[in-house]
Amino acid sequence: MPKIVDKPQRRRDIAQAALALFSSKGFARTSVREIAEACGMAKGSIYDYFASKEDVLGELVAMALRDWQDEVERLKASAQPPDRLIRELLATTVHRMADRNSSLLMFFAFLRRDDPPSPQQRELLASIQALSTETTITLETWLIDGMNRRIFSSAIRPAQDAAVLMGAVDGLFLRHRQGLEPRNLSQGLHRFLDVFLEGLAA
Amino acid sequence: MPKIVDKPQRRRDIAQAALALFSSKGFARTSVREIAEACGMAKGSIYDYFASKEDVLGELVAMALRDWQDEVERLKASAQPPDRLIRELLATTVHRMADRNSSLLMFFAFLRRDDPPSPQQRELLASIQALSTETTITLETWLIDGMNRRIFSSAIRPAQDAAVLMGAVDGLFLRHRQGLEPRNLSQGLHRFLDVFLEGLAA
Amino acid sequence: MPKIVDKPQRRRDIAQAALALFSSKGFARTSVREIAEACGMAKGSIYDYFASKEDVLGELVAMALRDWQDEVERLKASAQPPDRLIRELLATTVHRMADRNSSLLMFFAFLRRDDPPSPQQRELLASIQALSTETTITLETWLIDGMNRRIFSSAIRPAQDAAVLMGAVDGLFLRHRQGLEPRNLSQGLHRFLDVFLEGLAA
Amino acid sequence: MPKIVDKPQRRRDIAQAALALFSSKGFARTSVREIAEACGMAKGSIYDYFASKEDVLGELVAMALRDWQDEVERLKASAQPPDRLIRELLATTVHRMADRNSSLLMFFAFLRRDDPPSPQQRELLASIQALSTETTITLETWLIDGMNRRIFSSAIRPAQDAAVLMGAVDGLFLRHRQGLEPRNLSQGLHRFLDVFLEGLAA
DNA sequence: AATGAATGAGGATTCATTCAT
DNA sequence: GATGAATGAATCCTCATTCAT
Repeated sequence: MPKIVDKPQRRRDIAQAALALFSSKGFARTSVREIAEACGMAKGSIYDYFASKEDVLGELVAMALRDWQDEVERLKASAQPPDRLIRELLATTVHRMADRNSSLLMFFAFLRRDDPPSPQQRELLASIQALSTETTITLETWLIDGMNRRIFSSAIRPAQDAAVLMGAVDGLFLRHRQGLEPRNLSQGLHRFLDVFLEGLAA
Repeated sequence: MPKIVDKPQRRRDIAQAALALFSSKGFARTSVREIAEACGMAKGSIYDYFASKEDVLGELVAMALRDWQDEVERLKASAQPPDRLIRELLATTVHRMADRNSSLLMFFAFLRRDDPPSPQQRELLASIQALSTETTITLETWLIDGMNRRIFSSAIRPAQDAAVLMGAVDGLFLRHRQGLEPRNLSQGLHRFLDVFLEGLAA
Repeated sequence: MPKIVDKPQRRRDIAQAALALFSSKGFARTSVREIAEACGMAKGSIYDYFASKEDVLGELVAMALRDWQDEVERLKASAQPPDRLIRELLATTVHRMADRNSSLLMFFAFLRRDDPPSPQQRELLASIQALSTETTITLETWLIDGMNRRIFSSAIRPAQDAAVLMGAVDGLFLRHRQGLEPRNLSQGLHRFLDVFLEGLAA
Repeated sequence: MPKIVDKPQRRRDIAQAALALFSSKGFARTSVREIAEACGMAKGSIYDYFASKEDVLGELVAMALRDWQDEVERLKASAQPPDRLIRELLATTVHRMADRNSSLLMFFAFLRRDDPPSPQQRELLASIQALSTETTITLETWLIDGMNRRIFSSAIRPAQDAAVLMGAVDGLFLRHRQGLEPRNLSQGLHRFLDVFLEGLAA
């Protein structure tokens, strides 16, 4: 019998190593050879775990999706007031971004946009979009809930405000990782939330 | 009698065409041949105007810098209250992003990060960073001015808040261009400003 | 202005060189590098003339088609009795095969048979088949003409006999090029024609 | 107690499966993995039975050789007139080709022609050639016998005619398997034999 | 100035073969 | 005996850049 290998784990390890490279050099400029080297394996062996370099990206998106869904489940179960939920979700999101040095918007940028797109590409795009939409809707729900509970002003615009929240988080992270302000990402996020939620309360 | 060519103008034309391609397909996946075709010139002719593909990126950054500085000069000369200045600057920034379908953060992503980086790359990165820092400092000044004029609460944190403003603008734009919320970028931005500036006022 | 090159001629030269290699080592085992070397050019330059290795095969088929059609036109214009036409066509065909060390059947063998086939592959297959069918029909016409003129027995079966003629020519050539009998291809062919046409006359 | 395995039988099974693939996709484009899958075994296990992919080809040639020799023995023992023997041998040959969808000429095509060829390759080529020569000589003998018995004209040229017979059979089969005429291989062969043997009789 | 032919390094991917289990 | 994970050489192809015209 051959060496026993935990294939799914290996996939995750490779994807993890690839993420580090993708996020520092970009998808297109990361070669499969580099990914392999980062995993201590031979170039060709990557293809025992992934059908293509793009497929590695697919795994990363899938991982992000799973993580995020777990996190939301956890929060929903925690029975906190909506403003707390929002704060926690965004804080966790930003921490994870910082840990992994990646954000969903990066994945978008990594996708080649062929004309016409391959089914693979479509599916990937759809996954990312779905995840993003889900997030926004979750935030929207919490905003509405907060409005009903008089935490937020009745003048809020849940859909737009949810998008703004997401956008700001992405933007802050992306600026931070480029070495721009805010230098302290966590502080920057909390300051943003303080001001923005205050604005929503008024 | 040699053909008379307006070299600087030609550089701008080429850079302009390149920007459209870079921003839709990414820097790495845009070939010099495509740029040349988009300008109606031959591949080799690009090299009469630019030393390399990366040099085209340099021109784009330089153009953005010039544009932005002009804009700030204009605004400073307009003698408006600081909250108006902030609103106008961010609105203009977002409009230009939308027009060109590009943002500074995108340029960062386009830069290859060799190890060690070439002087060219360093210089480019430095330009972008400088531009971003300048913007932040300008916003900071206006925020402080607004605080002094009692437009904003004395509890604001000018440096952090400036960064948040910039980050949110970038984030909203990037989300928008990926087809996510906010669908209407301008509305999204104004909603963000309404809430955030309200928060700063409180 | 760049070096002036006769592109179509270059294509033919490359195709010619490729044919020699394909026919001695097989399509799959001939690398583009080898073709380039055989033409004294760099690997990448092949792609200035052909979209892909398979496209080179396409040119070869197209060349064969043109050659063959010219030949048939010439013969048709020569107003000879049908048995002479048949002899001449097959003799010419065999000579060309020997010159080029290739036959249509070889081209078939070279085509990868993907599932599903690409449009390219379909088109190539169709071209070869069309050429083969055309040849068979031309022979058939001549056989019928010969029957009407009492050169051939009224018992001949034009369609089948045409196919047999083609098959025998292919078979003799393929055996010859593998170093089997007939060692003298021309003699072998003429002997075959003598016997077979005699059989058709009886 | 080791598993008991009929190695020679296993070799034949693998070779049989490989033949189907080789003949439909070509030797070079058939991977060892595909052969293994077609046999329901693991890739690596092929190498317990064969030294290399090329070695599988060797077994196929050996099998063809054995088959063919058996067939000739059977026919020789059957004491039929030479024209019957020729007809039967060629009909059997063609049936076997159709069954297996392969011919000796295909095997030739499968052999890589390295420069210089490996001893393995030489040996394989030699085997195929020997088999072909043997066949031709057998036919020649029968032709001479037929001439002596006044079945065939005294003007026949046994060596050349034998080669033509072999070539025609190969050619008809190869055309048929490419989907060209003759659609009905058996009929095509018999028509050929009728005409050709008639020609030899005249 | 402009062109586009030529180059060759580099990338993704495939696959025969080996070998630890 | 059997397995399939691992390897790395080799393949097709792309593309930034150079340069003769």
